[in-house]
Amino acid sequence: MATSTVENYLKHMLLLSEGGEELVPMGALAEALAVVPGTVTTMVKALADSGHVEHRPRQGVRLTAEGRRVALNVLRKHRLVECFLVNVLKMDWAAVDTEAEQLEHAISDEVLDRLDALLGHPETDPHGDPIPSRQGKLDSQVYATLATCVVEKALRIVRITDQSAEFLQFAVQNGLLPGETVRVTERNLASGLVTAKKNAGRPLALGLAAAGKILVQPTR
Amino acid sequence: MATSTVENYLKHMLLLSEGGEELVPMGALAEALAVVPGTVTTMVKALADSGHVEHRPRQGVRLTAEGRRVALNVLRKHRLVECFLVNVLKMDWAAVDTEAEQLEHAISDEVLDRLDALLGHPETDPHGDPIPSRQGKLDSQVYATLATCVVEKALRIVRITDQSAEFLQFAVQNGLLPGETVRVTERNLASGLVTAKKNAGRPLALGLAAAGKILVQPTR
DNA sequence: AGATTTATTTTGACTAATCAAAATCACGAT
DNA sequence: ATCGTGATTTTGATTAGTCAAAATAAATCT
Ligand SMILES: [Mn+2]
Ligand SMILES: [Mn+2]
Ligand SMILES: [Mn+2]
Ligand SMILES: [Mn+2]
Repeated sequence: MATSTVENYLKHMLLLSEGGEELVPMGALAEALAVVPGTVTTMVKALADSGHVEHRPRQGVRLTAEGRRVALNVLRKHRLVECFLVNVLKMDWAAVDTEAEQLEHAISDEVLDRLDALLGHPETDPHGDPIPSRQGKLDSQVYATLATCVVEKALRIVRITDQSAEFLQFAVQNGLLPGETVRVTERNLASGLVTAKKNAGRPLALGLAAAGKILVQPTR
Repeated sequence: MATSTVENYLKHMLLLSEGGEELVPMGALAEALAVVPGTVTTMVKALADSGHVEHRPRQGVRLTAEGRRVALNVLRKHRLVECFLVNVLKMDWAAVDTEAEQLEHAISDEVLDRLDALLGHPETDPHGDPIPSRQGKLDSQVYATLATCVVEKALRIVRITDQSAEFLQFAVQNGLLPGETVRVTERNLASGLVTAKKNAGRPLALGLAAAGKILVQPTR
């Protein structure tokens, strides 16, 4: 069995490669895992030996098919657990990521399957993040964001791509939840300012970086 | 935070001292944790330094108030998780101990509280084991067993004190579940044989050791 | 008491995961 | 072609947890 350290390394590689095949830079992995770069080098070499990754020295690292399989299973556990915590235990949207970070390593595949059934086989977690299927299929649809979408058009929020409690709290405070409808009324690239409006609400000002974390799609 | 290794050491000390104040022999702990005795000695010394236990060299080890507090919290998590797995996820009675062994270290106190509420504040787990209260109170009532109870009297099964899948499977196969009624029809100390009968069932033969794992109380 | 058995402790070694700091490499800019 | 910068790797050390096997202490048995 992979240790939870190994599971975290593989999961973060998957997230950092955006589901694709790109090489993940060692520094980015170190940042994501909150360890120093030298630690990542050591660990990645071990993971290469065990066949979970391919290491291109001085360039980066990429998951093998086997590494990807493990990573997808962990990610599936993480996101299904988040669903359970929010939908069944009614926990705070902004707090569940931290909880799931531990639980993803503690639940068996048997429990995973039963949780999935209990929840009615959801396709996304509470933040709109897609849940990998049991067979390891991960939706990789590309969405517009409040930083890139068309202006003055009603759009449906599909996903918030920042798991930090601070950002999620900000999002929920301003009703920026998956399923809600918003409209960007103004966007100034120079000043980096985006103004969004919910149907009947007052306008809300966002920075470009923050706006880029909110994924949207055409309504209906 | 205590590592899961530390949590396991403390939990098993609690279980081996039967809730009381007795010294737990190092060998018994080693056996329970499936490590060699030398490992226990080393670990117990560290736990003494951190104030979780009192170590009497060459005699054994005992929990301090703080160690007991931690142990009770872990035990509470273990048993509430078992309730969840059986009552909500409908998992196999005999399989949940293994699952809970991991989950007990991964769930936060917040999740614990919500699980407790979801389950309706149960007092025992699916095997009849008492669940420590949030305040750290653990029921220590002493029960008779099929090896010690009066003969020819209808008794209610309250608890099965063996978490192994093999024994639990045997128990469920023969309808020896908490809540069920049985009667010991015969007991021969010399041969070590106990014969029990469920209300309308055929007689069942048990060894004394096995009979001692089934706790009973007077009906109603 | 002296010898034997058994439990416990000690010692030395190993693995997994980590950090700090020095060394190395690759790349673009002079 | 050399330089400087930033990313990566290497080196040496640390911590938690473990085992094998030798040493020691306590209890038990002549
Ligand atoms: Mn994790
Ligand atoms: Mn999520
Ligand atoms: Mn455990
Ligand atoms: Mn139990």
